[in-house]
Amino acid sequence: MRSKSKRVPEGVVERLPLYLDTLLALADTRQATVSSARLGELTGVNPAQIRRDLTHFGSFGQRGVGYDVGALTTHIQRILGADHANRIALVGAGNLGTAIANYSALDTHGFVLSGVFDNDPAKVGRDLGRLHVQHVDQLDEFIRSLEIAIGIIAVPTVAAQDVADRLCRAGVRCILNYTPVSVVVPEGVVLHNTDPVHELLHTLYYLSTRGEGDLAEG
Amino acid sequence: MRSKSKRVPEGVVERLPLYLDTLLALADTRQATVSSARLGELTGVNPAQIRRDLTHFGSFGQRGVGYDVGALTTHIQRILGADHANRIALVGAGNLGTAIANYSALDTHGFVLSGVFDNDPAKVGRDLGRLHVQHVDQLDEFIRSLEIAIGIIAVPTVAAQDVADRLCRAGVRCILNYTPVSVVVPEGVVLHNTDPVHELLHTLYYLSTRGEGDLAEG
DNA sequence: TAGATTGTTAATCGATTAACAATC
DNA sequence: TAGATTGTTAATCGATTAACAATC
Repeated sequence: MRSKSKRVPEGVVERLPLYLDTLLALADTRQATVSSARLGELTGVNPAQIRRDLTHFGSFGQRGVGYDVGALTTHIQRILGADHANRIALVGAGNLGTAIANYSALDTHGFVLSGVFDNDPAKVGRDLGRLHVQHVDQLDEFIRSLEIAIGIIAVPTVAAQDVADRLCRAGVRCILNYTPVSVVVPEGVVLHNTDPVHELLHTLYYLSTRGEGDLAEG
Repeated sequence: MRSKSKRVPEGVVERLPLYLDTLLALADTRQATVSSARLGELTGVNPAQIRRDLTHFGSFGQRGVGYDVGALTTHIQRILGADHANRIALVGAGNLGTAIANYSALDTHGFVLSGVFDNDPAKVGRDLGRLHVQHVDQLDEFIRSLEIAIGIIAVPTVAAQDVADRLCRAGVRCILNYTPVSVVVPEGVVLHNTDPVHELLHTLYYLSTRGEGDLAEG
């Protein structure tokens, strides 16, 4: 997937989804090509950095012309692994889980919510979008049989580590954790924690010290 | 608030909430002091970096002893602006809004959810925790009269920019945006976007390329 | 005093940006 | 050909880490 194998900096990988969304928006407006300068305007990223970032994976542009919007879109999707369906198992069918299940932006990037699980008998069997909520005891078999690689944790804090363990044991390789506790996962499993409170505390700092205005983040 | 005014790097500010949570956990276990080495173990941050980070704001430790857990906790809370109540207005009383409203971790850091708003007549007037859902037309007056500085956007994507405009007009200085569109805010308003899809795409990369295992994030 | 650990300086490392030759 | 814009090298900038003198 990577033409030049070097180990790509974290920052580069964080910017790729931003480029991707911008390219998709450009395609909507029927732009055939885009320069790094224009892409820089739209994303707020320095044009030189955009070109440098892409260099990590190959050369996708044409000197004097720019980048083909469609082609670059495809390339970035391939780099990220978003060029094919990625099935997701969601654990937790409460308010947060329901919000995630109804999140239409998932589809546009090839993510397919394939199963929703809960341990609450009152929730098991209920409909959530086009899915039925299954009991969490069926999680292991479900993940194995469908070879699901991505799990999302949207359960109460106390259950987070148990769910993480189950997901990892079943063979999931990537976990998004929406509880405020940082769960422990075995080596090789990619973990991403999202904690609203950390985000609030972080922005709070800039509020009190009048740091230089905007900080826009993904 | 800052002893040495230099302009504190983004990374430092991002780590402060991590230190804070770790210190609070240490206080629970009745640890009176902690060394940068121990704090490094617990947070996964290099001890030298922890000491360097704190230097930006003053010197809080004692050579040969370490840091007083309680005192350092207070200092970091003061630095972040979490040493006093911070009132929040939440817009959107759907599943996501309800999940946020029920999020107990908010309280432990001094955040006070003061108002919940929606434009759906079916939701207005209903109870959400200890609050009543108010109509979004009352948002402006509410924010002004209570001098609320923080707004959270948890509405459908199409309404995001409108809500952001209302919040900014009413005088909010910090916005957490949970929709996948990046809203535009005037200079001086701190904006933080949280998009599950970007986070998924980002982690997806490490999944397909077998980047070196864990990446643990706040 | 001896041991521990900070605060800080200096060294290293990496990431961002500027500049420009290659080339469409 | 002239103008534009890439890919890439070199320069700058900033952040991380190591080392150590200060000092509890």
